[in-house]
Amino acid sequence: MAPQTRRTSSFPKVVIERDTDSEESSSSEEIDDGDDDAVDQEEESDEEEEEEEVVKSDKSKGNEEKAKEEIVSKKAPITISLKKVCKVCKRKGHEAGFKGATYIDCPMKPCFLCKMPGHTTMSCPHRVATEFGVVPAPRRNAHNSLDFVFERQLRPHIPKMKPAFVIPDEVQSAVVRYHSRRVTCLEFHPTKNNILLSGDKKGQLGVWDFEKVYEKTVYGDIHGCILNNIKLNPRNDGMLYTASSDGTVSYTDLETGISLSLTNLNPDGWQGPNSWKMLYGLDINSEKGVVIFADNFGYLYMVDMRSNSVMGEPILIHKKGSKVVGLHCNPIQPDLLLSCGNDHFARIWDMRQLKTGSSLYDLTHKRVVNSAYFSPLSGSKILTTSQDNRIRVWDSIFGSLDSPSREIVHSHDFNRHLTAFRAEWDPKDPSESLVVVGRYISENYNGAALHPIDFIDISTGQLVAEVMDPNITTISPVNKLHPHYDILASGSSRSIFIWKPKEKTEIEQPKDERKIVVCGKAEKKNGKKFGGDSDFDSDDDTHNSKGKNLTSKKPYSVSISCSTKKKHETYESKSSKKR
DNA sequence: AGGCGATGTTTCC
DNA sequence: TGGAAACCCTCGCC
Repeated sequence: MAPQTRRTSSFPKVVIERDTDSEESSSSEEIDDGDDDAVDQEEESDEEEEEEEVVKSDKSKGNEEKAKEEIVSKKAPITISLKKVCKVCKRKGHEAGFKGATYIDCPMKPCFLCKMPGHTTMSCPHRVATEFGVVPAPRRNAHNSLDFVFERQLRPHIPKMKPAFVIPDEVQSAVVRYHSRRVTCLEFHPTKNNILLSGDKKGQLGVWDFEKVYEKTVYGDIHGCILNNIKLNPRNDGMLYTASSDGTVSYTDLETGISLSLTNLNPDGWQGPNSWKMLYGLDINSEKGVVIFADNFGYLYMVDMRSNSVMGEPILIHKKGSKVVGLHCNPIQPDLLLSCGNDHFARIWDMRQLKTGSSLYDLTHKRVVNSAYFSPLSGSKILTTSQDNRIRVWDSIFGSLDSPSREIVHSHDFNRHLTAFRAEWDPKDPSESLVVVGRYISENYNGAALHPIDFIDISTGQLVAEVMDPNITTISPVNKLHPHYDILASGSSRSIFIWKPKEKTEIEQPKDERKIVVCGKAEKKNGKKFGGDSDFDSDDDTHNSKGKNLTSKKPYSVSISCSTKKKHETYESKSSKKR
């Protein structure tokens, strides 16, 4: 399906549309009408209490939206049913939850998207336009030594032109239920362009050739629990490093799956949660020949790539006892390291003088920072994803690192059942402005609640595209763009998808059916979804039993994989046993 | 097929 | 500081 851009109405229109918002929800209800008699809208009027409270909570809100929110607050909260009790706030008179494929927020809660009180997601201006509230960056005015480094060494790498974005918007191939637990990380092989590596919550490592769709392996004996990060060895791309919540870093041969444990931070086994170390961030500094990784107590470790031995003492780089979530080495300046953590900071370090408290910059966030990445080409910008539902861009050259140059509200809440969302750069975009990130909240797409993957232009805050597939009903928190081709890999629940740009011309291209492999309990016959237990070779859409056709595409070709790898028990071998 | 519950999480008190 | 609550647009399993 083509990338869908959201309604492009500008903000003032939103105020007016507040009325239409309720129309919107009721219109989606119209669709549902057939089966949802219970809810036949008695528009309730006995909601004075709630209404008052909405007005109260209104007082605490911020700034520019006042006018708008006043309008909003005069209206009654969205009211669904009289008898029902809201599962969120336990009050009567309204009910939060899905109404058909549209989710109705509890009006007593702050907006689920921007976290401001006084309105719900439905009427949030950020929902209508991602660029809402994105203001021009403050110009830099401070100059210190780091600024000088950036100016001298990074600025020449900044490209001038901004090309048209190419969006991979159609599922080209997939392995459905590839992993036995949800996917936690993805990494394209840097030189073997068809190889995608994936990690899951169980610690398994997937190696998949997505062009020869059936060539896939899962190594299950490398880690004991969550595989948090994969990095290929730039000096030997047949070998990869992985960091896991089991407290080990492994060095694994891609072909054989034979791995060497470089370090085990829990040599005495499980002694309780206060001592169990987990490794999240991992990166390789090729110039310095070190693998760096960090644990959930705030410490950074280094391993010498030649001797595979730990170097020196661990260094406290984030608040003691707090998790270091991510690490990234600057692609241009090998001395610069970026870290982010649960202490709400992303920090820039000089590798030459790495010691506690010596960070060059501390980038403050309101909540936990899920990820922080230098821009891939110039290394001069920083992209962070924070649990306050905001993507931030920090520009070391055109802005100041004292405050973000962009703050884009985007739905990527923390949820214990989901891998943390991470906004990722497009490594091919010479303008370093295209970013991909999965979306938490769903959109009612022809009667189905889908969670798109968003492409955002961080130079404007605009949503360039939102891609989705009617068969993918699960959230896709893990996304990676290919380093050389217009390919997106997304991880959603246990499945992995490869997206490519849709053919522009409808000319006779032999309608190459998309290649989908189904693993796991594919023998079930009752579902139609990619993410759930199903095979989906029939096309008639029973997605939400509303009789609406979600897609006019031809049936997918589905094949059940029975391939097994002898040496290592793979997931599909397990499932084929069951068969 | 509906409901239960897992969850090495984060926040708040 | 440690323990409990979180109310959430999950997902897989019984």
